[in-house]
Amino acid sequence: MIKHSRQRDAIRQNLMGRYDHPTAETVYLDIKEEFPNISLGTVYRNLSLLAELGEIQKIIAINGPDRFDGNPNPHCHFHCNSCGRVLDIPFENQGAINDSAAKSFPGIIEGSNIQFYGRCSGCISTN
Amino acid sequence: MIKHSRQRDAIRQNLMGRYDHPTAETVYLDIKEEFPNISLGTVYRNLSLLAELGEIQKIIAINGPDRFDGNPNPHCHFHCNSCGRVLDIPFENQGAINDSAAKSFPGIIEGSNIQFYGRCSGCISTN
DNA sequence: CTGCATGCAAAAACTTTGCACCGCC
DNA sequence: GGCGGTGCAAAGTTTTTGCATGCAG
Repeated sequence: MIKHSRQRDAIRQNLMGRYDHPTAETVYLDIKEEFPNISLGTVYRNLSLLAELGEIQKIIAINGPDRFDGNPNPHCHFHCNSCGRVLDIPFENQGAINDSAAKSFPGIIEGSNIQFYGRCSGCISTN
Repeated sequence: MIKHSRQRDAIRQNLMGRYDHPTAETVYLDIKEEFPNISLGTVYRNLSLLAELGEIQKIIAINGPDRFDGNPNPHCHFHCNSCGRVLDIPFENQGAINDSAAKSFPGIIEGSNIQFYGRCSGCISTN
């Protein structure tokens, strides 16, 4: 049975209110202003729990620590090779892609993880 | 300048001859039969190098260590949530997906990483 | 009260790196 | 011979976990 906790609330709320896909460390430092005694372990525990519950998403990166997304709906991410930022990317047919892949695959496809990489607009203009 | 090395050859060859997407550790244990003195560090160094050179691919998993694929051509992978195996999955239109995503994205999309997850056929029949 | 959640710190899991020696070119 | 590669071990990075205490139900 899952009990309510202020720390988890704060973590959930922090993640819901931002769109920069922070790492556990970043969330930790942020929450620390409100809960100076919170520990990194608690942040990891709650991020894992919330991801399991489907309230948030865990984003895996090619390099560096995992990131988290307060938007639980399936969508894609773009990783900028230049600045390292992770951006949401509008992409409609994720379900269609799963179906398409399922046609020639002899197992059950439950979902997919689609990540794009390249250079974001900010890094292009800055050059 | 890159020099030839027997260890790198063995690593490349090991990876080319298998389709189970091993971890660095697995490759290490395998190569060890031929080169009892090879070190895990050397395996990591060469896997990274080969991936940079585009001769192999690094596959990142949601859980657990990275895996490597001797097939350098872009294709998708399926991660079985039950047995943990990583399988190749035939999927044609990866380029089309990149183009589709690029239409509404203000940056440069250089490539994509598409992973599916679910249960493989072996795990379905075993149940 | 009961037991899940927390804080703390230690440990685990995975990967990288410094250094002295080895072997390719 | 020069310099990149290796083996070894130590260290780095990220995440998990054991345990005593705290707090929600």
